[in-house]
Amino acid sequence: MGLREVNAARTRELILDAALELFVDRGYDATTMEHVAEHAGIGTSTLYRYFPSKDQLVIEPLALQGHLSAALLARPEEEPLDVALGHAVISLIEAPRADQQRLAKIDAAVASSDALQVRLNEMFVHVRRELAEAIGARLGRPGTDPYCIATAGLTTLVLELAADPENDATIVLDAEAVVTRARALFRSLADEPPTSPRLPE
Amino acid sequence: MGLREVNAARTRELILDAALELFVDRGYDATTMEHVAEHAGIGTSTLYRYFPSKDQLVIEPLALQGHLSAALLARPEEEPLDVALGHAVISLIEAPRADQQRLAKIDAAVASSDALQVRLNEMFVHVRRELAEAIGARLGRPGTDPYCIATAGLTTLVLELAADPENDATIVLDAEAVVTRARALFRSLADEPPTSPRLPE
DNA sequence: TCCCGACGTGGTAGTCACTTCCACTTCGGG
DNA sequence: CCCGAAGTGGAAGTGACTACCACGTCGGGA
Repeated sequence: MGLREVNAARTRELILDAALELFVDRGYDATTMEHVAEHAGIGTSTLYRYFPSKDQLVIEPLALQGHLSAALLARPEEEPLDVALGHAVISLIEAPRADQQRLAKIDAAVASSDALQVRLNEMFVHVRRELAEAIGARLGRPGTDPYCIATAGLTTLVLELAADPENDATIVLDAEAVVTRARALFRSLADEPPTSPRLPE
Repeated sequence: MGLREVNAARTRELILDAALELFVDRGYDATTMEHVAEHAGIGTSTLYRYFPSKDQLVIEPLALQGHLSAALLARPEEEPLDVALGHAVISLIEAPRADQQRLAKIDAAVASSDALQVRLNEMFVHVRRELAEAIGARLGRPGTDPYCIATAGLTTLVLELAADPENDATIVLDAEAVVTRARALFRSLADEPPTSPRLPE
């Protein structure tokens, strides 16, 4: 690894530290990209070369994208899907993905901006799509298969419920209840008496 | 209703028609708010007074926000929750929410822009939150209750699966097809329940 | 009927995220 | 040590969105 790559990695960390410090200090929305660049001691165009958008300064160090699907694919083939998903979810939650201090700062940054919270939700949707793809790969089906999407949806739902400190995580531990509930719901929706949809023309 | 309100309503429709025409014609991203204002024959600041953001020009006429939760709340109290949810979903899918021509234009607009598709997902998350609140109200629990969130999540998941243009591009425009497809989907999911992660230990 | 206050309009100037372009510096292989 | 390649940062520009303000229009009361 040449000096260029080392410098790039150092600059990257430098930018992240500078950015998160400002975000915590004055809030995400009140911090401009010029502030970040100045505080990191670089030019704004260089900043944009490292992080193509402002929100990446928060999303990237979270290191969630791709990890759930990767964790699933890392499980042995012969493991039943639900068990493998369980391990994947747990490993993701337990993994000290980044040092705690940075995670705490990210938390504060997210709390300071509605736009960022929206951005986080968007990321969850992305993760769900990735996971659906991974499940599809495991089952030899397309990732757009409704079964794959539904399973991925349930799993990320569980993850969301577990990740939000606002909830008590009891429902997470009772995954069986979630499945039962889901099946009943789907069946009741399928059994609705046919009412005739009316379209003009 | 005074002349002012009549004019305001007319201007509103005028803007929407102008905007959607431009979006379909040259794409959402390539259309600036100035273009829209000029094409509607008004000033840009007036445009912003009617629609506080560009995406509202597409999101608002979709008229989805609030409708699912309203449909649930309209069901009789004594109906079991899952049955009530079934009715709510079906009624939402069946409702000819806006004239088909405008929906078709919206579809084309959304297809023309990644940013808009992201925005749509965001709206789905919003709908989910609203539904969780409505479920909570029905059960006498807070809307942040994990059970409410999980149920809302499952329901919007079903809605997304049925309506997602990725599954079948023509479905959005054809309510009858959506209902048929949704029923089949529900049935298959009930028969082959999605796997929820079974957590170790 | 006219008039005055309230409301709606649109223009100007500004902020900020983000892009493009270009001259300059630094790196590292030959 | 030198030259091409890669990285840097400044400048100028675009577009969404905001704040402000002078002007015109509406509609109730005199």
